[in-house]
Amino acid sequence: MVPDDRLTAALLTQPQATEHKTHADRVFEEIERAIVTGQFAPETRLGEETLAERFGVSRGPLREALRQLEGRGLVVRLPHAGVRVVSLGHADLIELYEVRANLEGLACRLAAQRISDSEATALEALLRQHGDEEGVRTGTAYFQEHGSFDFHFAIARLSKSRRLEKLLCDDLYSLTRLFRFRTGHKPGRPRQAYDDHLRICEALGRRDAELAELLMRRHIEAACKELQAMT
Amino acid sequence: MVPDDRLTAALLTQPQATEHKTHADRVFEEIERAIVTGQFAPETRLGEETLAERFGVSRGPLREALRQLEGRGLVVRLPHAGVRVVSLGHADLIELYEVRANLEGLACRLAAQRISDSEATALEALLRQHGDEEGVRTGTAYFQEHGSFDFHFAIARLSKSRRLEKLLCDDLYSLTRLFRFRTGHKPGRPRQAYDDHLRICEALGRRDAELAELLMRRHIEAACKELQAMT
DNA sequence: GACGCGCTGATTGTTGACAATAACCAGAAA
DNA sequence: TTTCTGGTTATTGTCAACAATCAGCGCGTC
Repeated sequence: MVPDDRLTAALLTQPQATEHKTHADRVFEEIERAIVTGQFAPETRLGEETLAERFGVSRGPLREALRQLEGRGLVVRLPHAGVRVVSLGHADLIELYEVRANLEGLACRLAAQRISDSEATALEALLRQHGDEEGVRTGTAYFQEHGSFDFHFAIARLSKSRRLEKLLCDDLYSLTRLFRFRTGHKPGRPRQAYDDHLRICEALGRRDAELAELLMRRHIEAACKELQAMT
Repeated sequence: MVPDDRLTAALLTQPQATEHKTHADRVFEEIERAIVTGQFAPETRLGEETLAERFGVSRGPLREALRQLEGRGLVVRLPHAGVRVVSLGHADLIELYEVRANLEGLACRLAAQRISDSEATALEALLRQHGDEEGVRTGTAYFQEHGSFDFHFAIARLSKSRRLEKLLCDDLYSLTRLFRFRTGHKPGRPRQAYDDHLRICEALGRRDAELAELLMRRHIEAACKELQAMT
């Protein structure tokens, strides 16, 4: 387990640019976390005065943070009426998954072309580790989801395309996490998803770009179809 | 020509949400335009005081606009050192085109599934109109480029996926336009690109989603390969 | 009773002044 | 000459007060 941790760490640690300094940046990250973790539920109105007091800053930097959050699609701002945490409808979620399916397919293709041996074994280790945890607590979807996100994050990074990684991690994954409870979990789904991950990892190990892309696309399209079935 | 204009107008007009009111929004749009049109060249430093005076606002709304521009990738901001117009390296451009190739492929597939008869004829008209202009001024790449962007915008809209359209138009096309001069234009390229567009339009008319996706992806990958050839 | 009107309260948008940080430059020491 | 150091200055980051806008509500009229 320990060597696994050492291996997988490199796949997940993010650069964390230049020790964020300004208040606006810090507040941005705090609100982002609060939204993604569900502390600020969708539709919640975010009053400036309240938030400013809560985070101990003035309204100036706070407004900058809100503008940045709007750019990431986590809040919607209607002029002179304040900002609210975004609320995605059914159609929006499907659109999100369609884009993800394509983009993560691309990430897989690129990753297959560029992955190193050590990275491949690290990814394998990540999956095994994740499988152990899942095995212990079958049923509790939390770790499954958590581990699943780790895997997708790793793929995004392994694509070694900064733009693609940024797009996936910053713009798409936050929203996916926010509305993960809306994607219905049929009984056998976690097991199936884990198997998908295993086969994607195998394809990457064999540097089969075309197969890896196809598997990833289908993996996400499956979740999308499940979504559509819920009407 | 006139009926063509009437037809094509619907493909290109954008909603233009709620008569932008706040100063920050207006300044955002103005700076965006200035950057995309090349008035503010890449690497140019954008001092807050100067810009504020130029656009007749205070530094407050201006900073909000800059944060928004950063979110769209048009400027880079390094804390305590100001913002500069983004400058994409060769590798960055290739990454951009890789993402575009996949995403516009998706847009084409969706468009083929959802396009109406009248929309199909309108797209055809747009291409014909564009072909006429190009025919008149063979060689001047400006109109070619301009028309080309119109076409890609239209496809993005015809995908009828709001998220995809937003992603393409807001985040990707601006950067593509900004660095269009960097993509070398081999002698026969404009003609080839126009033919590509024609064939994509045909595929859409036949509702051949798979073909339309493939053609669009190759169309953009061709530009990407040309880029890679320039080392 | 329903509709329109103006008032009031709260919230957002904006401003100019203040504090803090980092780049710049001059000068001295090695 | 090079390099380190210190102050200087321009620029960014932050704040609190002011102006503008919108939502809700009571009143009067039809």
